[in-house]
Amino acid sequence: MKERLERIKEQLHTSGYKLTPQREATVHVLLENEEDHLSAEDVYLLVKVKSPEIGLATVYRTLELLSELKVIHKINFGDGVARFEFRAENAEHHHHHLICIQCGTVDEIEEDLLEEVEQVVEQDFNFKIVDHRLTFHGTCHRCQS
Amino acid sequence: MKERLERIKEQLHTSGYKLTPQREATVHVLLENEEDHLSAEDVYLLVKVKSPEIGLATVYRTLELLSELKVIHKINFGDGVARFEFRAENAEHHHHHLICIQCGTVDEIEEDLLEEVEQVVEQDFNFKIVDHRLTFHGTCHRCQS
DNA sequence: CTGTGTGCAAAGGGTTTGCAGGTCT
DNA sequence: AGACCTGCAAACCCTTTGCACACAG
Repeated sequence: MKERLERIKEQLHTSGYKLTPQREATVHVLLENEEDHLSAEDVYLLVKVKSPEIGLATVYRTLELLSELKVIHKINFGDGVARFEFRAENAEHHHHHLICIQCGTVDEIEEDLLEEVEQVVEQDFNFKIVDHRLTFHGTCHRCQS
Repeated sequence: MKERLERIKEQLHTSGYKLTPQREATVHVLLENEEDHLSAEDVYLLVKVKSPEIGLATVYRTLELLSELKVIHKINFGDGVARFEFRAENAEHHHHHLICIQCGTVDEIEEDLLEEVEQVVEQDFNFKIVDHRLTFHGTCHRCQS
């Protein structure tokens, strides 16, 4: 946890930005809720608990900044709000999501699973793949009863 | 083309709706630009060419209606606007998209490609899949030079 | 006459931006 | 002083909604 914060601080400094108290509080919330796919508003409300003076705009600006630095990833599940998650440090692509249509929970699949499919696409369509998004919609193991 | 319009007219009637001139004009535009993934605004502007009196709200309402009837599919590529495409008549899932990061063109892949992957997910995660979304981001064959 | 459908304008929700301070060097 | 950063409010964009009117059954 601490090391990751330090790492992010360095990334900011390298690009000429500071780790202000507001930014630190925002990163802290993201780290504490890493598996939750928070929206900007979610992050804002959570940051406010410990830093009530923070403004929504600052949270948006911080999230945008972290996205630019590729620290986090902005994802969109089609419900009208952007959500954010940490980027895997080394992963070429990010992981996949399982969205439960009953309870709304978003689980993750770490495996890639798509290597064969990507080969087919690159060959058959002459399309140079940079990234992919794969989402499954269905019923999660918790809601099957 | 004509038959498809008739078909849609019947689907509307079955559900208690009428094929008004505005709805017909909207469907017409969708049919004429089937491979273009139009946004609501795009549809509106195109409909306006032949039916200048139409209102944007009507287009939105028509698109929502057609989505409910499962005639079209609302898709979201993460750029902040909803886009629409016809549903494959028999396909269990819809197809996949190749989005070019240079020219922005969206091509389609008709094949499923994911049957094996789905089996893995259903078994390993005990997740009952209803639908999936797969998008590749990269460089299309036209932009590779 | 009742219900559905329409156009317009207003409201709505999420996100971005302009601006006047504020902070750190 | 200068550059960066912040909070607030206003602006923005896409989409939805309220309302009065139009039209068909």
